[in-house]
Amino acid sequence: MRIEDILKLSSDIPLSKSVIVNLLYTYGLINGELNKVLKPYDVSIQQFNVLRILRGRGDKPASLSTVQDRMINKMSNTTRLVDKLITKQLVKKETNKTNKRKIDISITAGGLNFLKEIDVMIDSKEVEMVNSLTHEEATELIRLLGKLRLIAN
Amino acid sequence: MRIEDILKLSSDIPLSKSVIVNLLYTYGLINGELNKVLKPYDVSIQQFNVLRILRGRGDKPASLSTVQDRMINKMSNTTRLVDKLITKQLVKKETNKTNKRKIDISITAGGLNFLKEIDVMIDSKEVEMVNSLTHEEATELIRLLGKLRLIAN
DNA sequence: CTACAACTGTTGTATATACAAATGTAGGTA
DNA sequence: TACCTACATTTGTATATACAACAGTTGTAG
Repeated sequence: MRIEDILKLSSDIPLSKSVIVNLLYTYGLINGELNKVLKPYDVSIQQFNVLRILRGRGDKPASLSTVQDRMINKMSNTTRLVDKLITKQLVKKETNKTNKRKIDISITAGGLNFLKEIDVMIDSKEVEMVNSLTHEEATELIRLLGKLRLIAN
Repeated sequence: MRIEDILKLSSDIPLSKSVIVNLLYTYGLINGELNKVLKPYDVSIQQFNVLRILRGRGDKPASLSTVQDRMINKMSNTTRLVDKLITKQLVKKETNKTNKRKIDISITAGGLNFLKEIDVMIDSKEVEMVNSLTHEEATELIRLLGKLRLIAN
């Protein structure tokens, strides 16, 4: 269904606005679906994202700024986000030995187990959501989003 | 640049995950750009969106649920959002004459002037952001996002 | 070796998002 | 009429986002 009809916009909005509105609206739906998957586990998408980043580092701990760099949505408060994960004992932190400004953040064994469980759910939800696209369409969508990012920076 | 490189993900993530991550990340950039445009005017994207919806109704006031239906990002707190706009005197509300459960929300003259000023800035930002795509690519992107929405519901 | 600027993270404040519970109103039915 | 259910909005609580101000640490230029 056209976004113009969903949101009851006038039918002759500029193409550029249509692209933007389509993107924002579709994001909302996808984000909502991912949230629904995570809800039962009591983690937000951002918390889940941080856990995956930390797992990806293996034994090497990450500083706060490293985590932030790799987050899908750059948020201004990785401090508080990490603190929530620490409360849940999924993550631990200590000040870096050689640079006291930095902190070493790493995932706990509990965090790894937790992730292993959720990962499957998220992966299958992602497959399900993208299923309406053919392989070629998915590849093309990725290309077009990449092109769109060129000027958005 | 590939999202896998930007976020330093492993290079062999499933296509479905790549689509989702591309979408989420690109959203973040676009959203950030729009925010930057609105910042000097001290309105959020959501507040701006509500103003546009109300203007689109002409003289016909909208109920809270009508506004919510037409918002790009369905948020759970249109009440508080509208209240902020009322504080700024850009919007006014009164209880509906024939159904006391409903409220009639409408944009003020001040709100209209305010919108007129900002609209130009947003429109040109949108054009600028989509400029990296050809007309055909933009159209295709819209089509693909529409297809993606099919299962996301 | 001191002073300063840059770096890294924390804290504060305001708004937005998500969801559930509460409040008040309307309309239908026994 | 009394009651019940659905409806429309409000309120409460927790988390996320955005951004600015603050604080401690480090490296380096003079």
